Amino acid sequence: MITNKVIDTLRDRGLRLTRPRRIILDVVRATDAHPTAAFVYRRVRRRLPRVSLATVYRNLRMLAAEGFLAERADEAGMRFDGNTGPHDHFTCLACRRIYDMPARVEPGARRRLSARTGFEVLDHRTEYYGRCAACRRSRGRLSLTRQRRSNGKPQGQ
Amino acid sequence: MITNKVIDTLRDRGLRLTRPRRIILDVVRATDAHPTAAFVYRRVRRRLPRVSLATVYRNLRMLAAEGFLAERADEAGMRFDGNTGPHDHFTCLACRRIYDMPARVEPGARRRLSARTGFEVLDHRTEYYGRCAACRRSRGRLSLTRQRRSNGKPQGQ
DNA sequence: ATAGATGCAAACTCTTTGCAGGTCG
DNA sequence: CGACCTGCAAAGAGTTTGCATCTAT
Repeated sequence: MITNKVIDTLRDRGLRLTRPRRIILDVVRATDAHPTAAFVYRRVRRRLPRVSLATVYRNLRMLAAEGFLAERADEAGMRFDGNTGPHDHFTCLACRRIYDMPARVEPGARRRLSARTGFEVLDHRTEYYGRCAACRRSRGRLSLTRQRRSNGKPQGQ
Repeated sequence: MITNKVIDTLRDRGLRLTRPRRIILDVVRATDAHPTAAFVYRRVRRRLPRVSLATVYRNLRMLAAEGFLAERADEAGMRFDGNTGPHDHFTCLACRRIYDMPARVEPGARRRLSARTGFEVLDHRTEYYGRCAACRRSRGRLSLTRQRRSNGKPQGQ
């Protein structure tokens, strides 16, 4: 899964592709669950039982800084995404799962916004909220109260 | 600033408009800086020196649950917004200020997405990233590294 | 060999909660 | 009066950091 591109890019910056690092990248790239650091930690430990949570955090942060992963924040903390291409997200308010959506294409949107505001628009991203197909069928209830830091039970993790 | 509507809505739920509560709502509504809880706390304390941070958190959470405020998460924590109407946000990557943007109107976008995915789309919001006019003029540098939890020095607060 | 990376534990920040006492209606 | 609310302090969760040790190149 790990391409030579990763190794080369890292080496160019004097960074190494260590075993924990490679496995962490593997884990994030192998899921579309937009995992938290804790999730990645659990998965990595299956293959490398002595890994520490600190190493997971350090590497997630570094890999994101190098552009190999995307980071995003929500009310429950940071999440990571192995899909670094342009795409949007849909968050199900019933099961809290995050789904990838094809990016909305809008030629000229950034340019128009720049013209109107004088701001330099470099990136944009759209978040959708609602209820996914599975929760619709099972009549999953929307959680109207905000997701607290601790009471979240994200499924599939 | 505080309308009777707030008082009435609260009363309908058996809630009171206490002094801390009113001032907290005032403070958030009086700024467009998308303040953190700590910012609100500092401001409220000017008018009510004995207020506690816990009270600020409890009330921000409650006022948001009742729909008087909007909440949003970013990598530095929760932020609150007195503007509850539909609008988008622009985050300046140089000064980290968050600006309001007119909401992008896209008739049929939600419907199309629903049709394609089978998801029930209830809300959506777009975040822009770039460099604001002021930072462009002053050649403010983009912070490419992610904003850490503690090292943030958001201006204007 | 040696700069960089790891594991462990402790520190830090942000946010929430338990509780005794205060307050609004 | 009685439910609601507050301040204080302490607890919790997520994330970061210092340091001795290890390891990739």
